[in-house]
Amino acid sequence: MPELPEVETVRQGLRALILNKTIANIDILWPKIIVNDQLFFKQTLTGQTFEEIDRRGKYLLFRLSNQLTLVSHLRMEGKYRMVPQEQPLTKHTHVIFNFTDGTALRYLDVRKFGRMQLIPTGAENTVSGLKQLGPEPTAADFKVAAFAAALQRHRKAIKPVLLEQHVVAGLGNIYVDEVLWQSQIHPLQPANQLTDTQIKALHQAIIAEMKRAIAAKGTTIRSYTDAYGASGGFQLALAVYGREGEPCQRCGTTILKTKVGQRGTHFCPHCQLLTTKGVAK
DNA sequence: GTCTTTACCTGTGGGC
DNA sequence: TGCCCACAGGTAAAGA
Repeated sequence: MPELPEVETVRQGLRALILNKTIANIDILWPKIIVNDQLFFKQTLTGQTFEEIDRRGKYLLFRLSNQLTLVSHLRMEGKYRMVPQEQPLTKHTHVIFNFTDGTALRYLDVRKFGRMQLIPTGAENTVSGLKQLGPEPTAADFKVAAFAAALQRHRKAIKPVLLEQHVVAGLGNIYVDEVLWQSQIHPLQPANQLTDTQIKALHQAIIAEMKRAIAAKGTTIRSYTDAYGASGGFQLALAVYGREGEPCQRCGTTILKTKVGQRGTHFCPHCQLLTTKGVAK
């Protein structure tokens, strides 16, 4: 399940593999992956060269010659694999970029949730999802005052607010559980009822956690691997995700698993209390 | 406008 | 062994 650190790891791996390669032709085996008209997608990309790969939140932005950008979202289980063109196709291969040098970039996705869309470079704001994306979760882009103001606009629980990507980009289910545990905030705490102290702690935790996870090359829970097929190393650093029934590392209380907004949610019922402006209920 | 629910998909694993 | 079903979760779209 790629979240921002996993997507960043994929970006770095792919940069080393496909920059300056030119597309000879494209095979589309599952058309729904492609948002554009299939024929347009193939014809427009043929002959183009990958010049750079950027990332915004969990979106990969492949910059091509001719002022084109291929926006790719891996959603749940999307992966890219670099292979020789003659290598037999494996199951779940949906899009193939064949290069002029005999290699190929293949997009694999067991659940077919991933999407690709070709746009003119600079028109990123025409992609729904990209245009509403909050700041990157870095000290440079993500400011505590703006964060506090954004939280004030939501009455619903903090967890789904963080998952929406509008307040801050890049967090998924795993890291939201982690940063809420770190900042000792209950996942059901209404976003507009966090204290200044809680907001500051959460803000710090988000920036620090994303930095640590990127340094560890992401988390491998079920199926995530980078462009070389390697696993990330961060799963060992998770304090609550997937640890229901185990003692909390801070207080020893048994970690619980519940559902919040249809999502599996892990938290410590002792450290993370529902509060009214900081006062435990 | 906000918030909730459902659809998209398939593999895995638990229960019987 | 085999069948059924809940579950995994990012995002868009539909519904309340």
